[in-house]
Amino acid sequence: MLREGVKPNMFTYSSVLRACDGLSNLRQLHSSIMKYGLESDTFVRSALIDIYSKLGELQNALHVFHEMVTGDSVVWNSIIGAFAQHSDGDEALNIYKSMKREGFPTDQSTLTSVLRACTSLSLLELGLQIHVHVLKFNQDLILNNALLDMYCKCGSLEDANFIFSRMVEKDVISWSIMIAGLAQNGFSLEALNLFKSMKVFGPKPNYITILGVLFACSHAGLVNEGWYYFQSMKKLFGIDPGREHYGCIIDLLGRAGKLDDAVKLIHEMKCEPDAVTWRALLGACRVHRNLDLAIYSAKQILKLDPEDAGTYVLLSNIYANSQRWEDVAEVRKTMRGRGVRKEPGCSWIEVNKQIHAFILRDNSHPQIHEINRKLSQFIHTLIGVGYVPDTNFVLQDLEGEQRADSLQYHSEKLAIVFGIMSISREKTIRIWKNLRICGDCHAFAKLITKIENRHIVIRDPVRYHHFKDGVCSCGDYW
DNA sequence: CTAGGGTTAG
Repeated sequence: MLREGVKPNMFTYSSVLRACDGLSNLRQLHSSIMKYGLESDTFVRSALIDIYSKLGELQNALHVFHEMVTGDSVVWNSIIGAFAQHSDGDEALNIYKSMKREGFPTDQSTLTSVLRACTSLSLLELGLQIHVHVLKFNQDLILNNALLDMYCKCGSLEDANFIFSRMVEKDVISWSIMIAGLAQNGFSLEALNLFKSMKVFGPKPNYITILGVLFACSHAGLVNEGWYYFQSMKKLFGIDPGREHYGCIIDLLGRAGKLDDAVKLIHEMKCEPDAVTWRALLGACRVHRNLDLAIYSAKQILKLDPEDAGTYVLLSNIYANSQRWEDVAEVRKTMRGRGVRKEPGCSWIEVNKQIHAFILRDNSHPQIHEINRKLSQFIHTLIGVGYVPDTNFVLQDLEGEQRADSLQYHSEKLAIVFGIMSISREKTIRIWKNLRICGDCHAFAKLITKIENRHIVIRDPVRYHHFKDGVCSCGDYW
């Protein structure tokens, strides 16, 4: 077209941009758009933002956005969607606020991205407010899916079940969200029952649906059922097991103590095992105290992911527990040499629309003294009813948090105590954290729900724990 | 009578 001297217009570019497959490609297109003076067209602009975002170039996307003189809702939606999809919920919400301030109307697409931002930040309160706006629109499948996912990820299964039952149209994504959501929140049997009704009433399951099903089996310890689905997924649903399915099954076998079978399966995998695969095995080694295999798995992880701080810490603790001090020193040296630092444990809780963060060894919270005093009282009371601070794990300090001297100050304990102090009794205390919960905090949370008669939900990077009446929805299996 | 934005796992 250019060779023949035909001048491209905005229609041309908004179509061609969608076919763009790389950054150098895109830069060329962008500069010729500027040359023809077409960058002010809203269609071209939203396409540019979209493509920069798909290539992970968020700063460039933002740059295009900020040069906007005349815009429309779609351009705003593009930039909000870009940040929401790249897990920068904060920025997505900030831009959403500006959009409203400047008087642009909100539509289904805007709300979908805003809900996704709420999901990644675990902002249930804001999500509930957005839900009110959702009701102004006719039922919209994608928007409902985002709402459903928000409730699942924020640990509010009552709301999720309600939305799911009321959706007039459900696709494979709706079913997959609900199945995985139930499984992650500890309702494995409900997840499997839902999958059974999906087979009768719903669409054909896909790759991700099966992952949710295997996840449910693994977290409920249903070895036979999980193994059956894994073995027959190709025949029943026409889906070849991928790396993630193997990961779930290795987790399933490993948790059940079948470490040899798990190792055997890793060697039989059709795709190359990755760090996630080995981490599943390592988790099982930790639970079942298999030191040699733990060391082996940790080394495999570090080959594939040399920056994984948690694995270094774990490996060095494994050596320490076997009095292999030279190996301990070696691991610490490698870690320092590669500039890897362990992430401190951090927990967040939303109180009166304010996020409060508790970071290990950080005392900047204004009420930290009161919280610590209260925490000591609780620990004292709990010891009276049989709580034993668990400072004696064989493989301690999994993520840099589980040290005996700091056990009391684990961020989730502080967040729980703060929640009890500041959230009214009938409301659920909801906490989310960056690392997995440790055995001691888990025991602490269970007992405190009993003596205080509270409901606590803790979301960690992998799953959710619903504590009530002294028990946890995970059945102490995580 | 040719263009644009939104949802699931890891």
